Amino acid sequence: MTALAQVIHGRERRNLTMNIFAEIRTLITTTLDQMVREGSLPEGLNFDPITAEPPRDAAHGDMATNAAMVLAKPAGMKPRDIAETLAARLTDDPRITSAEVAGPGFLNLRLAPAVWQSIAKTVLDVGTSFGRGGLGQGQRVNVEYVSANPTGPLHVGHTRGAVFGDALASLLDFAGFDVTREYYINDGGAQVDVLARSVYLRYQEAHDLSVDWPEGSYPGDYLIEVGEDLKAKVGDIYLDQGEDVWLEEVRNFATEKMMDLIRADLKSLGVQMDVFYSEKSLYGSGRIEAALDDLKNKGLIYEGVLEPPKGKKPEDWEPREQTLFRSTAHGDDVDRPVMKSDGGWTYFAPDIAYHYDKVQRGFDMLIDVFGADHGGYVKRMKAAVSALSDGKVPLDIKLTQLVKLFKNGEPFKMSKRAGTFVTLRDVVDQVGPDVTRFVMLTRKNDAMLDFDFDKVLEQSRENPVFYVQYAHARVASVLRKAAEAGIATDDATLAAADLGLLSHESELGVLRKLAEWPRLVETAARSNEPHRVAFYLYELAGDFHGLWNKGNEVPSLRFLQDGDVATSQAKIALARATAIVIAAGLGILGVEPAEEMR
RNA sequence: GGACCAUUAGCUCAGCUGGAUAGAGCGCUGCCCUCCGAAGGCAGAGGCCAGAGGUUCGAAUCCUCUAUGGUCCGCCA
Repeated sequence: MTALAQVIHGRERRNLTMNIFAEIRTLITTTLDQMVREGSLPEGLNFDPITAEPPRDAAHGDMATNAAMVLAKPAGMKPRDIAETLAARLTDDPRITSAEVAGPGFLNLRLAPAVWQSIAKTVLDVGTSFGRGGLGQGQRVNVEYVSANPTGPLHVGHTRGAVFGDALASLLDFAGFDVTREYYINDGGAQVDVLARSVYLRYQEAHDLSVDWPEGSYPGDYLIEVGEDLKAKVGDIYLDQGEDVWLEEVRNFATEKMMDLIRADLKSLGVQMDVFYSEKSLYGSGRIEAALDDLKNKGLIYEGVLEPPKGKKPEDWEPREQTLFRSTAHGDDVDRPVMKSDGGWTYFAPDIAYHYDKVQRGFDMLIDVFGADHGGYVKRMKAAVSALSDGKVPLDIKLTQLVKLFKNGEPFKMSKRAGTFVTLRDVVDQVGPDVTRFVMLTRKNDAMLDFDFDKVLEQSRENPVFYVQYAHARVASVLRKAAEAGIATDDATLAAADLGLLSHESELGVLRKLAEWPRLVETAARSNEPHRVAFYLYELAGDFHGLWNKGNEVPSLRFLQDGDVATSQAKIALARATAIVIAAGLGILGVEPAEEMR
């Protein structure tokens, strides 16, 4: 097996980033090292803040470095002097055609077209692994998401969390982390008792009994079937029996049914969890006690009385001694109770135990994805993980904001009562998993998202889903046409094409965009922000469409050049490389690339 | 009373962890389809980055305060 094949098959954890910006940055720092050795720079300088980035304005060149400005002060030199020397050295490298000092001391670099042209070859060589790599270095990260209560089908809010968490997990995987996707089942609290009682009522109905629905139960239709299933399983043995007889078994039965439902919902969206972790499994196993003992040994558990929260009706407040976690020692605002006045655990206690378990499983990093309404729990969870791991395991908590539903521009109110409750399945059935996923990622996770059932299906430029898919489909169309013309277009052939023929500014523009992909993956992964991938794909598609449109006026920019196989193959190589990166990006988002638009 | 998040073009939003003259789509204005790639394309106008201080070579980005909007605030989940 060749080294390349090993890489493609994931056997080797080689760095495949091929990040041209990182490469040039390395060139800059080694050149600076050389300048230090020659005495034109003092020793002991810190090169960490030095960057090599695409400039905001393309007129400034291909890449800019702040090296001279960053080093000027510690070196006690003028930025321009450093920049001049550095510029002279850098142009010795064949990759760099010009280096100009600009502004306060920026160094603007222009790279040889061959550097950009070779990007297409690299992409064709390694396929959708282009950009995979480096950052994670195999570190283990746990991404917990959805974690909806097992009391009913997933709704729209869960959908966003599911899509976001799943895309984030894929992004981190792509960036070289060893990712575990995990769902925490809240099957230990009072809400599953309510579920069990609701199912029992449906069970009675299945026996043709009429029942009253008390306030706070779950009257949803989805439990009718569960009641009937229960009847089919146990017959009439629970009729006229007290809760003490049936509650536990009905609870287990109902919870399993709900998890089946949720698993099916997730599957319809293409979400596949690695671990479903049961809250209930923590009870009676000594794990909660063990987690709290750990905190106790660190002196972080005490009996005390909390201050009443200000601004909230103080008449409800009764000072009362409780078992508290000193979360303030790890950045929280107030200490948090872990035990209720009746001696039972608070909701927070099993959460602590669950995160303790994650820490003990040896993850290097934890991520929780919560709905924005759980924002109040961020600090206490971070405090808990910080305490439990002695500050060694970082926990990042990403909140997903509300989704506002629209239908043809009109707001669409969701109401459980009115039966206009919109489930994940409703959304997926109407617009499909691909559109659902992409649209959910067209906003930053902590920004509100408008979801219009009609607009997301529109085939127009302002619909990013379509726009990106269309770019991919256009490439597929080029390949089909090329095949008709008898031109070989397998990736190996294209990779060997004379890419020097790609010299037009629009073509180089697309190549530069492709070159940014590895860098984008890194920054997106570093900040745990998969939406950046969606925006990048939109930009890449835009550059590609721009090139395509220019072909209307400038025939020499068309991908198929009659009678000129070599040029056609070079251009097709560019198109195919674009499609590969789009496919890789869509793969992270969990969206299937389209071969044709219909 | 406090915490967290937001505030960027008329509208909806990006802005690559501090870089140069702040971007995209929509909308607006003006051009461009006899045919081979118009389910459109090209160009233009439009900004005190909520406000005020601070940090430094440099701030939409970091810190403090203020304003507005959202989420949340013992034992529920």
